[in-house]
Amino acid sequence: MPKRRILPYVLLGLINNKGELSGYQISQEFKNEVGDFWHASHSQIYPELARMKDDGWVKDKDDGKSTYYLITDLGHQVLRSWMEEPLQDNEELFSLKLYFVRDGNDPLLKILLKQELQLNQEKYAHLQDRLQEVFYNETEIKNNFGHYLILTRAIEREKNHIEWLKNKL
Amino acid sequence: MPKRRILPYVLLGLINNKGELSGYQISQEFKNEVGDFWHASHSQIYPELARMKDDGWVKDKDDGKSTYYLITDLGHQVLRSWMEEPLQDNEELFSLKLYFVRDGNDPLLKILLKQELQLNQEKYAHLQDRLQEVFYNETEIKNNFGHYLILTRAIEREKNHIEWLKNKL
DNA sequence: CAGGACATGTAAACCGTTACATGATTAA
DNA sequence: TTAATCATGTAACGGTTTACATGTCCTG
Repeated sequence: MPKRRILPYVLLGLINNKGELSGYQISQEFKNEVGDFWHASHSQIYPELARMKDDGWVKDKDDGKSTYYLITDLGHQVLRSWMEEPLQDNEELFSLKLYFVRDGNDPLLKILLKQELQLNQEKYAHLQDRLQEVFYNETEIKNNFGHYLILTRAIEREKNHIEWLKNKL
Repeated sequence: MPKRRILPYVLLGLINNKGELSGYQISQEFKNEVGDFWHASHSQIYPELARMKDDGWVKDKDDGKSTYYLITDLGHQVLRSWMEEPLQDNEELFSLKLYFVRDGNDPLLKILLKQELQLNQEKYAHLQDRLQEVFYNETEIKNNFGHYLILTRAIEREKNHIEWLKNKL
Protein backbone atom coordinates (compact mmCIF):
# COMPACT_ATOMS: atom_id res chain seq x y z
CA MET A 1 0.00 0.00 0.00
CA PRO A 2 1.33 3.43 -0.87
CA LYS A 3 1.94 5.53 2.21
CA ARG A 4 -0.71 8.19 2.71
CA ARG A 5 0.41 11.77 2.47
CA ILE A 6 -0.58 13.82 5.46
CA LEU A 7 0.69 17.29 4.67
CA PRO A 8 -2.17 18.38 2.36
CA TYR A 9 -4.75 17.43 5.01
CA VAL A 10 -2.86 19.34 7.67
CA LEU A 11 -2.85 22.44 5.50
CA LEU A 12 -6.53 21.93 4.72
CA GLY A 13 -7.31 21.57 8.43
CA LEU A 14 -5.42 24.71 9.31
CA ILE A 15 -7.03 26.74 6.56
CA ASN A 16 -10.42 25.42 7.62
CA ASN A 17 -9.81 26.33 11.26
CA LYS A 18 -8.63 29.87 10.56
CA GLY A 19 -10.90 30.71 7.62
CA GLU A 20 -8.07 31.87 5.40
CA LEU A 21 -4.29 31.65 5.56
CA SER A 22 -1.32 32.56 3.40
CA GLY A 23 1.63 30.22 2.94
CA TYR A 24 3.65 32.41 5.22
CA GLN A 25 0.99 32.38 7.92
CA ILE A 26 0.85 28.60 7.75
CA SER A 27 4.60 28.37 8.28
CA GLN A 28 4.13 30.66 11.31
CA GLU A 29 1.33 28.41 12.61
CA PHE A 30 3.86 25.59 12.81
CA LYS A 31 5.93 27.71 15.16
CA ASN A 32 2.96 28.05 17.49
CA GLU A 33 0.25 25.74 18.80
CA VAL A 34 0.01 23.15 16.06
CA GLY A 35 3.81 23.00 16.11
CA ASP A 36 3.57 20.80 19.19
CA PHE A 37 1.89 18.15 17.06
CA TRP A 38 3.07 18.63 13.48
CA HIS A 39 5.62 20.52 11.43
CA ALA A 40 6.31 21.51 7.83
CA SER A 41 8.81 23.91 6.27
CA HIS A 42 7.90 26.67 3.84
CA SER A 43 9.57 24.81 0.97
CA GLN A 44 6.95 22.11 1.34
CA ILE A 45 4.03 24.41 2.03
CA TYR A 46 4.11 26.63 -1.06
CA PRO A 47 4.22 23.87 -3.70
CA GLU A 48 1.62 21.88 -1.76
CA LEU A 49 -0.78 24.84 -1.70
CA ALA A 50 -0.36 25.18 -5.47
CA ARG A 51 -1.20 21.51 -5.93
CA MET A 52 -4.23 21.80 -3.66
CA LYS A 53 -5.44 24.75 -5.70
CA ASP A 54 -5.00 22.75 -8.91
CA ASP A 55 -7.07 19.98 -7.33
CA GLY A 56 -9.78 22.43 -6.32
CA TRP A 57 -9.43 21.85 -2.57
CA VAL A 58 -8.71 25.53 -1.97
CA LYS A 59 -9.10 28.78 -3.86
CA ASP A 60 -6.75 31.72 -3.57
CA LYS A 61 -7.25 35.42 -2.96
CA ASP A 62 -4.36 37.77 -3.61
CA ASP A 63 -4.29 41.19 -1.99
CA GLY A 64 -1.05 42.18 -3.73
CA LYS A 65 0.96 41.48 -0.61
CA SER A 66 0.12 37.88 0.19
CA THR A 67 -1.79 35.05 -1.40
CA TYR A 68 -4.45 33.77 0.97
CA TYR A 69 -6.05 30.38 0.62
CA LEU A 70 -9.65 29.50 1.45
CA ILE A 71 -11.19 26.06 1.60
CA THR A 72 -13.68 25.09 -1.12
CA ASP A 73 -16.74 22.85 -0.82
CA LEU A 74 -14.68 20.04 -2.31
CA GLY A 75 -11.97 20.81 0.24
CA HIS A 76 -14.50 20.46 3.05
CA GLN A 77 -15.53 17.06 1.76
CA VAL A 78 -11.93 15.90 1.37
CA LEU A 79 -11.02 17.08 4.87
CA ARG A 80 -14.05 15.48 6.47
CA SER A 81 -13.51 12.17 4.75
CA TRP A 82 -9.84 12.17 5.82
CA MET A 83 -10.88 12.93 9.38
CA GLU A 84 -13.29 9.99 9.30
CA GLU A 85 -10.73 7.57 7.91
CA PRO A 86 -9.64 5.00 10.50
CA LEU A 87 -6.46 5.86 12.41
CA GLN A 88 -3.55 3.60 11.57
CA ASP A 89 0.18 3.15 11.98
CA ASN A 90 1.14 6.80 12.38
CA GLU A 91 1.07 7.54 16.10
CA GLU A 92 0.77 11.26 15.67
CA LEU A 93 -2.43 11.13 13.64
CA PHE A 94 -4.61 10.93 16.72
CA SER A 95 -3.27 14.17 18.19
CA LEU A 96 -3.27 15.89 14.84
CA LYS A 97 -6.84 15.00 13.98
CA LEU A 98 -8.04 15.87 17.44
CA TYR A 99 -6.44 19.26 17.01
CA PHE A 100 -8.83 19.90 14.13
CA VAL A 101 -11.94 18.94 16.10
CA ARG A 102 -13.12 22.25 17.49
CA ASP A 103 -16.58 21.40 18.72
CA GLY A 104 -16.77 19.18 21.78
CA ASN A 105 -20.09 17.79 20.52
CA ASP A 106 -18.74 16.72 17.15
CA PRO A 107 -19.38 12.96 16.99
CA LEU A 108 -15.91 12.61 15.47
CA LEU A 109 -14.49 13.20 18.93
CA LYS A 110 -15.83 9.93 20.35
CA ILE A 111 -14.98 8.07 17.17
CA LEU A 112 -11.35 9.17 17.39
CA LEU A 113 -11.15 8.31 21.08
CA LYS A 114 -12.57 4.85 20.41
CA GLN A 115 -10.20 4.20 17.52
CA GLU A 116 -7.23 5.30 19.58
CA LEU A 117 -8.37 3.13 22.48
CA GLN A 118 -8.57 0.13 20.20
CA LEU A 119 -5.07 0.74 18.79
CA ASN A 120 -3.60 1.27 22.23
CA GLN A 121 -5.14 -1.81 23.72
CA GLU A 122 -3.56 -3.83 20.93
CA LYS A 123 -0.22 -2.20 21.52
CA TYR A 124 -0.50 -2.74 25.24
CA ALA A 125 -1.19 -6.45 24.73
CA HIS A 126 1.73 -6.71 22.34
CA LEU A 127 4.13 -5.12 24.81
CA GLN A 128 2.89 -7.34 27.62
CA ASP A 129 3.59 -10.37 25.42
CA ARG A 130 7.11 -9.14 24.78
CA LEU A 131 7.69 -8.71 28.49
CA GLN A 132 6.58 -12.26 29.18
CA GLU A 133 8.62 -13.69 26.34
CA VAL A 134 11.87 -11.86 26.92
CA PHE A 135 12.05 -11.38 30.68
CA TYR A 136 11.03 -14.72 32.04
CA ASN A 137 13.50 -14.59 34.93
CA GLU A 138 15.68 -12.26 37.00
CA THR A 139 18.84 -13.09 35.07
CA GLU A 140 17.34 -11.82 31.83
CA ILE A 141 16.40 -8.58 33.56
CA LYS A 142 19.86 -8.19 35.04
CA ASN A 143 21.58 -8.83 31.72
CA ASN A 144 19.37 -6.51 29.66
CA PHE A 145 18.49 -3.90 32.19
CA GLY A 146 18.05 -0.97 29.80
CA HIS A 147 15.71 -2.96 27.62
CA TYR A 148 13.74 -4.02 30.68
CA LEU A 149 13.42 -0.42 31.80
CA ILE A 150 12.08 0.97 28.55
CA LEU A 151 9.80 -1.96 27.97
CA THR A 152 8.16 -1.62 31.38
CA ARG A 153 8.03 2.14 30.85
CA ALA A 154 6.33 1.72 27.48
CA ILE A 155 3.76 -0.56 29.10
CA GLU A 156 3.05 1.95 31.86
CA ARG A 157 2.72 4.67 29.26
CA GLU A 158 0.15 2.72 27.28
CA LYS A 159 -1.73 1.94 30.48
CA ASN A 160 -1.94 5.61 31.39
CA HIS A 161 -3.07 6.51 27.91
CA ILE A 162 -5.74 3.82 27.90
CA GLU A 163 -7.04 5.05 31.24
CA TRP A 164 -7.19 8.59 29.96
CA LEU A 165 -9.04 7.54 26.82
CA LYS A 166 -11.59 5.52 28.78
CA ASN A 167 -12.09 8.45 31.08
CA LYS A 168 -12.90 10.77 28.19
CA LEU A 169 -15.30 8.36 26.50
CA MET B 1 23.48 21.85 12.00
CA PRO B 2 23.46 18.77 9.82
CA LYS B 3 21.06 16.15 11.14
CA ARG B 4 22.82 13.21 12.77
CA ARG B 5 22.38 9.83 11.18
CA ILE B 6 21.25 7.23 13.66
CA LEU B 7 21.14 4.02 11.65
CA PRO B 8 24.88 3.20 11.80
CA TYR B 9 24.87 3.54 15.58
CA VAL B 10 21.85 1.28 15.88
CA LEU B 11 23.58 -1.38 13.79
CA LEU B 12 26.74 -0.94 15.85
CA GLY B 13 24.77 -1.29 19.08
CA LEU B 14 23.03 -4.44 17.88
CA ILE B 15 26.27 -6.04 16.69
CA ASN B 16 27.90 -5.12 19.98
CA ASN B 17 25.06 -6.64 22.00
CA LYS B 18 24.97 -9.90 20.10
CA GLY B 19 28.68 -10.34 19.40
CA GLU B 20 28.24 -10.90 15.70
CA LEU B 21 25.37 -10.51 13.29
CA SER B 22 24.75 -10.86 9.56
CA GLY B 23 22.73 -8.31 7.62
CA TYR B 24 19.87 -10.75 7.49
CA GLN B 25 19.97 -11.36 11.23
CA ILE B 26 19.88 -7.63 11.83
CA SER B 27 16.78 -7.29 9.67
CA GLN B 28 15.23 -10.08 11.78
CA GLU B 29 16.19 -8.26 14.98
CA PHE B 30 13.99 -5.39 13.87
CA LYS B 31 11.05 -7.76 13.76
CA ASN B 32 11.63 -8.68 17.39
CA GLU B 33 12.51 -6.79 20.56
CA VAL B 34 14.34 -3.79 19.21
CA GLY B 35 11.55 -3.42 16.66
CA ASP B 36 9.45 -1.77 19.36
CA PHE B 37 11.92 1.10 19.44
CA TRP B 38 13.52 1.31 16.02
CA HIS B 39 13.20 -0.05 12.51
CA ALA B 40 15.25 -0.38 9.32
CA SER B 41 14.68 -2.31 6.11
CA HIS B 42 17.24 -4.65 4.58
CA SER B 43 17.83 -2.25 1.69
CA GLN B 44 19.23 0.21 4.22
CA ILE B 45 21.08 -2.32 6.30
CA TYR B 46 23.33 -3.94 3.69
CA PRO B 47 24.81 -0.77 2.20
CA GLU B 48 25.21 0.71 5.68
CA LEU B 49 27.18 -2.33 6.86
CA ALA B 50 29.45 -1.96 3.84
CA ARG B 51 30.07 1.70 4.71
CA MET B 52 30.76 0.82 8.34
CA LYS B 53 33.27 -1.77 7.21
CA ASP B 54 34.96 0.81 4.97
CA ASP B 55 35.16 3.12 7.96
CA GLY B 56 36.67 0.38 10.12
CA TRP B 57 33.80 0.30 12.64
CA VAL B 58 33.19 -3.38 11.96
CA LYS B 59 35.02 -6.26 10.33
CA ASP B 60 33.38 -9.09 8.44
CA LYS B 61 33.64 -12.84 8.59
CA ASP B 62 32.16 -14.87 5.78
CA ASP B 63 31.32 -18.54 6.28
CA GLY B 64 30.22 -19.01 2.69
CA LYS B 65 26.56 -18.79 3.65
CA SER B 66 26.32 -15.44 5.39
CA THR B 67 28.55 -12.48 6.05
CA TYR B 68 28.78 -11.78 9.77
CA TYR B 69 29.91 -8.48 11.18
CA LEU B 70 31.89 -7.97 14.38
CA ILE B 71 32.60 -4.69 16.10
CA THR B 72 36.19 -3.39 16.02
CA ASP B 73 38.02 -1.39 18.70
CA LEU B 74 37.31 1.75 16.71
CA GLY B 75 33.67 0.66 16.55
CA HIS B 76 33.57 0.36 20.33
CA GLN B 77 34.91 3.88 20.69
CA VAL B 78 32.46 5.28 18.16
CA LEU B 79 29.53 3.54 19.83
CA ARG B 80 30.50 4.65 23.31
CA SER B 81 31.02 8.24 22.28
CA TRP B 82 27.62 8.25 20.55
CA MET B 83 26.02 6.80 23.66
CA GLU B 84 27.58 9.57 25.73
CA GLU B 85 26.49 12.35 23.40
CA PRO B 86 23.75 14.50 24.93
CA LEU B 87 20.21 13.51 23.95
CA GLN B 88 18.50 16.03 21.74
CA ASP B 89 15.43 16.64 19.58
CA ASN B 90 14.76 13.04 18.58
CA GLU B 91 12.34 11.66 21.16
CA GLU B 92 13.14 8.05 20.43
CA LEU B 93 16.84 8.33 21.18
CA PHE B 94 16.31 7.88 24.90
CA SER B 95 14.57 4.51 24.48
CA LEU B 96 16.99 3.40 21.82
CA LYS B 97 20.11 4.20 23.79
CA LEU B 98 18.67 2.67 26.93
CA TYR B 99 18.07 -0.49 24.94
CA PHE B 100 21.82 -0.76 24.43
CA VAL B 101 22.65 -0.36 28.12
CA ARG B 102 22.79 -3.92 29.34
CA ASP B 103 24.40 -3.52 32.74
CA GLY B 104 22.27 -1.88 35.43
CA ASN B 105 25.44 -0.50 37.02
CA ASP B 106 26.69 1.24 33.90
CA PRO B 107 26.99 4.92 34.86
CA LEU B 108 25.49 5.72 31.45
CA LEU B 109 22.14 4.63 32.84
CA LYS B 110 21.89 7.52 35.31
CA ILE B 111 23.32 9.94 32.79
CA LEU B 112 20.63 9.06 30.29
CA LEU B 113 17.89 9.28 32.90
CA LYS B 114 19.13 12.70 33.98
CA GLN B 115 19.34 13.98 30.42
CA GLU B 116 15.85 12.74 29.65
CA LEU B 117 14.54 14.31 32.85
CA GLN B 118 16.05 17.65 31.89
CA LEU B 119 14.53 17.50 28.39
CA ASN B 120 11.15 16.50 29.72
CA GLN B 121 11.03 19.18 32.35
CA GLU B 122 11.68 21.74 29.62
CA LYS B 123 8.98 20.25 27.47
CA TYR B 124 6.57 20.15 30.38
CA ALA B 125 7.19 23.83 31.11
CA HIS B 126 6.72 24.67 27.45
CA LEU B 127 3.39 22.85 27.28
CA GLN B 128 2.20 24.50 30.49
CA ASP B 129 3.03 27.88 28.96
CA ARG B 130 1.01 27.01 25.87
CA LEU B 131 -1.94 26.01 28.02
CA GLN B 132 -1.85 29.32 29.87
CA GLU B 133 -1.45 31.34 26.69
CA VAL B 134 -4.08 29.66 24.58
CA PHE B 135 -6.75 28.57 27.03
CA TYR B 136 -7.18 31.59 29.28
CA ASN B 137 -10.93 31.12 29.61
CA GLU B 138 -13.78 28.65 29.17
CA THR B 139 -14.79 30.03 25.79
CA GLU B 140 -11.40 29.20 24.32
CA ILE B 141 -11.69 25.65 25.62
CA LYS B 142 -15.18 25.28 24.24
CA ASN B 143 -14.19 26.58 20.81
CA ASN B 144 -11.04 24.50 20.48
CA PHE B 145 -11.98 21.43 22.42
CA GLY B 146 -9.82 18.92 20.54
CA HIS B 147 -6.74 21.06 20.94
CA TYR B 148 -7.50 21.48 24.62
CA LEU B 149 -7.80 17.71 25.03
CA ILE B 150 -4.51 16.78 23.43
CA LEU B 151 -2.65 19.61 25.09
CA THR B 152 -3.81 18.58 28.55
CA ARG B 153 -3.12 14.96 27.64
CA ALA B 154 0.42 15.83 26.50
CA ILE B 155 1.01 17.62 29.80
CA GLU B 156 -0.22 14.65 31.81
CA ARG B 157 2.00 12.39 29.76
CA GLU B 158 5.08 14.46 30.47
CA LYS B 159 4.18 14.56 34.14
CA ASN B 160 3.96 10.77 34.30
CA HIS B 161 7.23 10.41 32.47
CA ILE B 162 8.98 12.88 34.77
CA GLU B 163 7.71 11.00 37.82
CA TRP B 164 8.95 7.73 36.41
CA LEU B 165 12.37 9.18 35.64
CA LYS B 166 12.70 10.67 39.13
CA ASN B 167 11.71 7.37 40.57
CA LYS B 168 14.44 5.53 38.70
CA LEU B 169 17.18 8.02 39.56
C1' DC C 1 19.33 53.53 5.60
C1' DA C 2 20.19 49.21 7.58
C1' DG C 3 18.56 45.16 9.63
C1' DG C 4 14.89 42.28 10.57
C1' DA C 5 10.54 40.48 9.48
C1' DC C 6 7.44 39.53 5.70
C1' DA C 7 6.76 36.70 1.60
C1' DT C 8 7.52 33.25 -1.96
C1' DG C 9 9.87 30.32 -4.71
C1' DT C 10 13.36 26.44 -6.60
C1' DA C 11 17.28 23.04 -6.27
C1' DA C 12 20.07 19.75 -4.08
C1' DA C 13 20.87 16.47 -0.72
C1' DC C 14 19.37 13.07 2.38
C1' DC C 15 16.93 9.30 4.24
C1' DG C 16 13.68 5.83 4.03
C1' DT C 17 10.29 2.66 1.72
C1' DT C 18 8.81 -0.20 -2.00
C1' DA C 19 9.79 -2.67 -5.78
C1' DC C 20 12.73 -5.29 -8.63
C1' DA C 21 16.16 -9.06 -8.87
C1' DT C 22 18.56 -13.22 -7.93
C1' DG C 23 20.02 -17.42 -5.96
C1' DA C 24 20.61 -21.05 -2.17
C1' DT C 25 18.64 -23.99 1.29
C1' DT C 26 15.05 -26.43 3.72
C1' DA C 27 10.68 -28.38 5.03
C1' DA C 28 6.11 -30.18 3.62
C1' DT D 1 9.08 -30.55 -6.05
C1' DT D 2 7.48 -26.52 -4.80
C1' DA D 3 6.73 -23.13 -1.51
C1' DA D 4 8.78 -20.77 2.26
C1' DT D 5 12.69 -19.03 4.35
C1' DC D 6 17.37 -17.59 4.11
C1' DA D 7 20.39 -14.16 2.12
C1' DT D 8 21.99 -10.11 -0.40
C1' DG D 9 21.87 -6.63 -3.50
C1' DT D 10 20.24 -2.37 -6.58
C1' DA D 11 16.81 0.98 -8.55
C1' DA D 12 13.03 3.97 -8.34
C1' DC D 13 10.27 6.80 -5.88
C1' DG D 14 8.63 9.98 -2.29
C1' DG D 15 8.87 13.11 1.37
C1' DT D 16 11.57 16.30 4.28
C1' DT D 17 15.35 19.39 5.26
C1' DT D 18 18.80 22.65 3.99
C1' DA D 19 20.47 25.74 1.02
C1' DC D 20 20.10 28.99 -2.54
C1' DA D 21 17.60 33.03 -4.33
C1' DT D 22 14.96 37.19 -4.55
C1' DG D 23 12.29 41.04 -3.40
C1' DT D 24 9.23 44.05 -0.24
C1' DC D 25 8.01 46.45 3.85
C1' DC D 26 8.61 48.41 8.25
C1' DT D 27 11.09 50.12 12.24
C1' DG D 28 14.79 52.14 14.77
